[in-house]
Amino acid sequence: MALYEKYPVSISNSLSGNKELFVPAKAPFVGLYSCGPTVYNEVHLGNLRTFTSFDVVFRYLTHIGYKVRYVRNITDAGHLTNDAGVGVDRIEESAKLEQLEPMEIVQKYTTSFHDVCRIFNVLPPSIEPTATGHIVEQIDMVKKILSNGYAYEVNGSVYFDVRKYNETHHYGELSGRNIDELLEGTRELDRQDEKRNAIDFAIWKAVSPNHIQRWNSPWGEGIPGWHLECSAMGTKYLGDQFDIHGGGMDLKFPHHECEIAQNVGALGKSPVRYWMHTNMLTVNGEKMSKSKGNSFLPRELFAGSHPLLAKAYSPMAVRFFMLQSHYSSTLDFSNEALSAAEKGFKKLSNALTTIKSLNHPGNGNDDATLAADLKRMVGECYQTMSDDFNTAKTLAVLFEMSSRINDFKSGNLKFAAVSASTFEEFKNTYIAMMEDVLGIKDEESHNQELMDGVINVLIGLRKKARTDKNFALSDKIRDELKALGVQLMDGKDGEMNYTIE
RNA sequence: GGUCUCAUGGCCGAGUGGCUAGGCAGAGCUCUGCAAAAGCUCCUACAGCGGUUCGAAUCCGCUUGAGACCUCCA
Repeated sequence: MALYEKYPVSISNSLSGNKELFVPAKAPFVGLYSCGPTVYNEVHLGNLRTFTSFDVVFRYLTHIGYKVRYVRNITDAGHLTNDAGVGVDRIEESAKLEQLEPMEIVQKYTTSFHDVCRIFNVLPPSIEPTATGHIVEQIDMVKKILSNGYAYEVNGSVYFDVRKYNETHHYGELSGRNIDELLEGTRELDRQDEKRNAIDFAIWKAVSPNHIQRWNSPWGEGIPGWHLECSAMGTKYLGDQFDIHGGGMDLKFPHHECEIAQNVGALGKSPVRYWMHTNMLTVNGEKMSKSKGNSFLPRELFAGSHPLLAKAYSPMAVRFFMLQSHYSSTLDFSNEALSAAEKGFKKLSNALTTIKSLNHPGNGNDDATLAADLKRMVGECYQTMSDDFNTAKTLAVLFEMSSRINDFKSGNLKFAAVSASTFEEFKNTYIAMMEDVLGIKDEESHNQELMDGVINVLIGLRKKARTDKNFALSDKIRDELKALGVQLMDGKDGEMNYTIE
C-alpha cells in the first residue's frame, strides 16, 4: 500500500473554493505546474516563498509515492506592461538599462535564480521550460484559438475575445469576476484601442521593428501574449488537462483566468483540475512587491545588508520561518519573527544530527504506551502534510519528536522500552520529514572537515584540562571558541559536542 | 468605487462547532565543577457588539481595524 493511499491528500482548490480530496487523473502519475519567475531582475523573498511552497508540494507528493512531473517555467520573453501597448517590455527595458542583450539579461538572472534555489534547498523541477524556447507552440495555440473563433486579428496583433468566449463559457470562474463589472470598470479607459473590448487580452502582440526581442509569425513580427506561455508549455508537457497548477495569489487574475480561457478556447478543455494559490509575504503588514520597494533580496537577507534587516539570517532559518505558516496565509516578516525562527530551526536541526547518530541496540520490546506515542507522531506527520500540506502542523509534530529524540539521547527514554523496528520507523520518519519533505538540511559551512578536525583537537585539550581539574584552562578554551561562534557542550559521559552559530 | 480576505496569548503563528497546536520570549525546577544543550512545570488567548446552538476562536449579522485583487508582480 502506497503512502498516498494510506494518507490521502486533500488540497484547497481555488477553483471550487473548497478543500477537496486529491485524486490524480492517472495515479500514480501527477502533473504539477507552477509559474516561475520572470528573469528580468533578481527574485525577492516573496517570490521565494511561493517557490518554496511548491517545492514542498513536489517533495511531499514524491515522497508518498506519486510519480510527479513538475514543470516550472522561466519567463524570458518580454511582456508588455499594459494592453494599451504603451507599456514597456520589462526584459527589454532591463537590457537597455544594463546595456546588455536581452538574452544576456535572461541568462544572468536565470543563473541567479538557480543559485538562490540551491541555497534555499529548492529542488530543480522535472522540466524548466522557457517561453522563448516555445514560440512555435505558442503560435500554434494562437492559430487554434483563432480558428475556434475566440480571437481576432488587428494590425498584426491577435486578441482573445473575452465577450465572445463568455457567451458559451464562464470567464471569471477562477477569480470570481463578473464580466459585466469588468466591462463597466474599464469602459472609461477604453480609448481608440485596437481591442473590441477593454477586457480582451493579447495572445500575440505586434512590435515595432526597433524592438530587439521579436519573432516571426503568421501575423507579422511580434511577441507572444503575457499569459500564453503557461498554457502552451503546460499543455505540451502535462497534457490537455493536468492535476495541479500553482502560483502566487496575485497571478489568479488576470493571468490564470486568461490561461483557462486560452486552453478552453484552443482545446475545448479546462486545463487544470486543482488550482493552488499561495499567499503573499508581507512587510509591516504590506505586501512585499517590487513596485512597492519594500522587497529585499535573498542575498541581502543572509548578508544582513538591507535597512529592514537587523542582522543576517541563515537560509535554512528563513526556510523554516516560511514553513511555520501555511502557504495560504499571509506571512508577515519581522526581525523578531526571524530571530525566533532561527532558534526553533536550530532545535530541530540539532535533533536531526542527534537522531542520525542514535542506533537501536536491537534488544528491546515495545512498551505499549511509548510505542503508541511514537507511532502516533509518525502518523501525524503524514496526516498533517496530507491535509493541504500543513507544514506548520507538521513542524509542531517534529518539535514533539525532537523532544523524544533528546530523551533517547540523554537516557530519559530507554532503548529497551521500544523495539528496533518501532525506533527505526520513528527515526526514519523524522529524517525523511526534515530532509526529504520539508527540505531542511544542516547548514553547510566551508571547510567543514577541516573545521571539525581543528575543533576536535581543541576538544581533546579541553578534556585533558578538565581531567586535570584545570578549569581555568578548560573555560578559556570554551570561552574563546564561544567568542568565535563555536559552542562546546559537555555530555554526562565526558564526551563533548559542539555547534556552530 | 467594485470584488474579496483577514483580525488568535508579550511576539510569530496552527486551528473551521465540544477534546482548549507549536515555536520564540518570560518564571521555576532537574542535570552539570561552572556553562551550554537537554528534560519537566508554569504563563490558557481568540477585535467589539448581537444572534444561532446544549455548547463557538470556529456558523450568521452588524461595527471597527488591516490587507489583497481590479495595472506588471510569486
